[in-house]
Amino acid sequence: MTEISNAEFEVLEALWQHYPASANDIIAKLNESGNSNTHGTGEVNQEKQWHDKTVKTLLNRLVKKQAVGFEKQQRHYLYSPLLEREAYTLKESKSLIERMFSGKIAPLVAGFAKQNDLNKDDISALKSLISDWEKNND
Amino acid sequence: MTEISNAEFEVLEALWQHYPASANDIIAKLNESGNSNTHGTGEVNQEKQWHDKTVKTLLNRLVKKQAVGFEKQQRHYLYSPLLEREAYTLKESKSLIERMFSGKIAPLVAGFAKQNDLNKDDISALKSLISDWEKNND
DNA sequence: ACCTATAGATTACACTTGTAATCTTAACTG
DNA sequence: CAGTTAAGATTACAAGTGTAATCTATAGGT
Repeated sequence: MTEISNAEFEVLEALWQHYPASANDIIAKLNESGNSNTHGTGEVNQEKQWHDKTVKTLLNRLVKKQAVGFEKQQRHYLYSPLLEREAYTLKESKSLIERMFSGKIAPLVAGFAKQNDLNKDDISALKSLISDWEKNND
Repeated sequence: MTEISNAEFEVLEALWQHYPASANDIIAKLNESGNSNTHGTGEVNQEKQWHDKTVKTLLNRLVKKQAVGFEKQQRHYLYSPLLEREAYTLKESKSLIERMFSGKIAPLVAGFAKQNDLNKDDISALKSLISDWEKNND
C-alpha cells in the first residue's frame, strides 16, 4: 500500500471517528472545534479550516490508495476506511522506531523521560502495560 | 526549521556517526554494509547503493535547511550536523505521538505489546526507565 | 603549462503533497 | 420543464522529494 500523507491521515482520522460518512460529514467533522490545538500553549482554538475541495481531493487520493472505500448511496457516496486505525498507527510507529532507534522502543521512551515529558499517568499506564506483559510472558 | 525528508535523514545519520566528514566519507559510510537490513527477515543484506550525486544533492539540501554546516578544507568541504540527533529524534517522536496518540506514549507501547513486539530486554529497559523516573519524581 | 579528474554547483525530471478551482452531470426548485 | 445547485471528477499548480546528469572551476599529475 502506498504511503498516506499527513493531510490524508487527518481525513482518515475524521473517518475513523465515525463511518460510513458522506464527504460532507467528513468535512464537517474536520472543521469541528475540538480537533484540538491542545499543545499546552493555552491559545484559543484557531482551527485550521478545511476547504471542501481540499477534503474531496484527499478523499479521492485515499480511495486511489485503497485506504478508503465508498459505496453509492443515491447520488452520494458513503466512505469508509479500509484500514484499521490501530494497524496503521502501529505500522507508522514501528517504522519511526526502526528508523530512529534501531527498532528499540525504550530509547524513545527515554527521550521523553529526559525531557520531562512523562507524568504520573504515563508512568502508571506504562507500569500497567508491563505487568500485563509479564502476566502473559513468564 | 524546515522538515527533513527521509533520504536526508539517512544522510544525517551517516554524519552523526562520524563528523566532521567529507562528502566522500559520508557516501562511503552510507554504502557500507551494516546499515542493516535487520528487519528480522533473515534476508541477505541487499544494501541500497547510494549514488554520489544523490548524496551530494541531499547534503546541499541539508545545508540549505541549516541542518548541516560545512567548512572549507583546502578545496573540499567538511560537513558537520548542526542538529543534535537526540533533539531531532525526540521532536519527530513527539510529533508522531501527538498526531497518532493524542500525545500519550502508553498507547504506542501498548500497540507494540499487543503485536508481541516487546521482548524481555525491552521490558527490562522500560522498567529501569520507570524506576529512574520514580527516583527523580516522588 | 596543459590536461584531466574531481568536488561542488546547477539543472533535470517525474512523482507526491497541499491546496484549490473548474468541469460535468444529475437532482432539486420554482 | 428550465435553471440552479451541488457532488463528484478532472485539472491546476507550486513546493518538496528521490534520484541523478551536466556544468564549472580547480588541484594535481605529466
